[in-house]
Amino acid sequence: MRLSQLFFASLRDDPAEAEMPSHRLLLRAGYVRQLGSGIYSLLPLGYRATKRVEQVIREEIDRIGGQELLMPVVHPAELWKESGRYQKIGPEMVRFEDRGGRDMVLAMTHEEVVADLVRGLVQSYRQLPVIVYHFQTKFRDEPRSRGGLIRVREFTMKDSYSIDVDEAGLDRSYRLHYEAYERIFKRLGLDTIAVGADVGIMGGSEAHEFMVLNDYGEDTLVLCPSGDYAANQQIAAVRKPEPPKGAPLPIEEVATPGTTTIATLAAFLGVGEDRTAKAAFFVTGDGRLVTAIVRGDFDVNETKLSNAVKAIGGIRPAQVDEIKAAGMEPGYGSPVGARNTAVVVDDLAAKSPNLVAGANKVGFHLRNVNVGRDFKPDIVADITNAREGDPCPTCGKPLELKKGIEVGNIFKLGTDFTVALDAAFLAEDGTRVHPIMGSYGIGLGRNLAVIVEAHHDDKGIVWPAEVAPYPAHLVALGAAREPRVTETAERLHQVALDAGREILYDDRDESPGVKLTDAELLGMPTILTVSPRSLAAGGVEVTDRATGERATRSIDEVEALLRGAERVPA
RNA sequence: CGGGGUGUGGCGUAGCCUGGUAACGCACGCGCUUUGGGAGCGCGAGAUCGUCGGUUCAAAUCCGACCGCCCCGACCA
Repeated sequence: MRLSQLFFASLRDDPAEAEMPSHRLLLRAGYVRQLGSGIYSLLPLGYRATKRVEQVIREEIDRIGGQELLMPVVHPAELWKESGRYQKIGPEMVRFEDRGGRDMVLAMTHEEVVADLVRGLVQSYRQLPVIVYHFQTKFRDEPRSRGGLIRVREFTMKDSYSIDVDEAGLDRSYRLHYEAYERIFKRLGLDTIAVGADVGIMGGSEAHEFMVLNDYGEDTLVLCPSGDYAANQQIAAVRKPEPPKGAPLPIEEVATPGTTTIATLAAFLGVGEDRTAKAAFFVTGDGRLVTAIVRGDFDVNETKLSNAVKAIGGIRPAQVDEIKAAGMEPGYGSPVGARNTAVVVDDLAAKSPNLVAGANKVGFHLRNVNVGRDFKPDIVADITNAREGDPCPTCGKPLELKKGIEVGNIFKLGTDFTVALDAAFLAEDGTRVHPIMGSYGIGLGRNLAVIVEAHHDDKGIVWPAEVAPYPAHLVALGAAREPRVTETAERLHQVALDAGREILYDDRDESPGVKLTDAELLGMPTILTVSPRSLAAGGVEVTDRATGERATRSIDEVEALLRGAERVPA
């Protein structure tokens, strides 16, 4: 590909809106352009790189028996009403009517369509198991996109789906995907950590997320340094400290002016934060007020809390008037004397005697509050966040918290979708059985960005050979002084074309500085420089983009490499 | 949705406070020179100053509303 003809432009200055290195570099090097918030065009270079990512995924999913197909982006809303998600999912799903007034949606994912296909196609256990997958556009109207391609609203995802006759089959499909993902991310040059994860709106019984550590990450990972525990903080369980012993003492009210936070309260009373009870208030999607009680030295984990109360449509922080309506006082709140609220108490707080809790009166707290005696919890469950340094649930070593970006996930879905759509087959014994599904996603654009996050330097992108849009970047310098430069460069370009290994050829009439800087910015694994100097030295200068190592090779050698090797070694 | 910021040629910005009809660098076109690290000189094209409304003799500049984009939070498969 001649750079003079390529539909792209490199930018000398960093675009003002880009903060993450991947965002900055992909814009500057002309791989992507933004169309709107969370909506991007892939330019030819970006599209080529994306297709290479896609091909790696395709090969590995094919290898575990996946069959590629293509499902639509526009779905009849009926299907989503059948599964119940039409009601369950909020405004992140785009809904509209077609000209006939029929409700339609834009696909956020494709479980419904797969279940519908199974309903029509699978009649017998003999047809299973099956793994199908596709690369297709998803639209999720995120409340806030960010970080360039990291979190967008429209994106292409590889999503595969397993359909099995029983749990053992699902376990096998799940493991196959787990292993395929490990191979995929390794080939993409990504160091991933598989962490246990929340199942979210997908339902189901088990899920893992493949995470790449990154300071811009949106997820917090709870990791044991010895490697025997890794979980998303949303679900991470830790060994909690032993509650102090002590017989319940009589409850008493104390004046605690101006102590609306645990820190100020503990300081005012001269007690540890672990002797206090923290109340946090939430409202479920179906309108229930939930009062969460944790010990003052812990924070509420909203995912765990939402799961504990089986909230429909998740939970959100409650408004002040909603809290007051239940007879509680924000800043001085506790369930003592409260009404019309579900009370969820963390298991540790439930076992800790004589806590300081709010008196539901501005400026007052209660000493010696005891869960069970002074108020009745509706639910006792683990609803706290793992903290840095908490003991590993497996080995007891101090846990670390790190930020990560999710590059892929795998879910055991179970039979929720096949039951909801009544997709069933006849088993060997003649009974009608609903198959068990799994769902497995990888976002292409996000992976592209994360690869750049992991593979760049101060000069630009450094593509791993497996995903580089072109294997080499040919630069012709000083052509005006030496006609053999152009002749040689043209011939090398043609040799590569003829071999079906097209390279990027900078045939522009630009200064050496511009060409060399662009070559480094664009990030092809190998830079081939042809110039009067290189010809005098015996041929072509071959530079390894990653290491910076240079060597002069004869023209014949370089031609041979272009014909054969995917990557021309320095 | 809450908080903060921002919007001036393709990109990065100045000008706004103190109103007088748009500037600089890069990029772009043409010519000459130059050619191993973002070249030089000359000529040139390119902007409804986010939108609408208001104040004023006069608005990029002051006021209001709205919109877009970015960051933090909420949210998130």
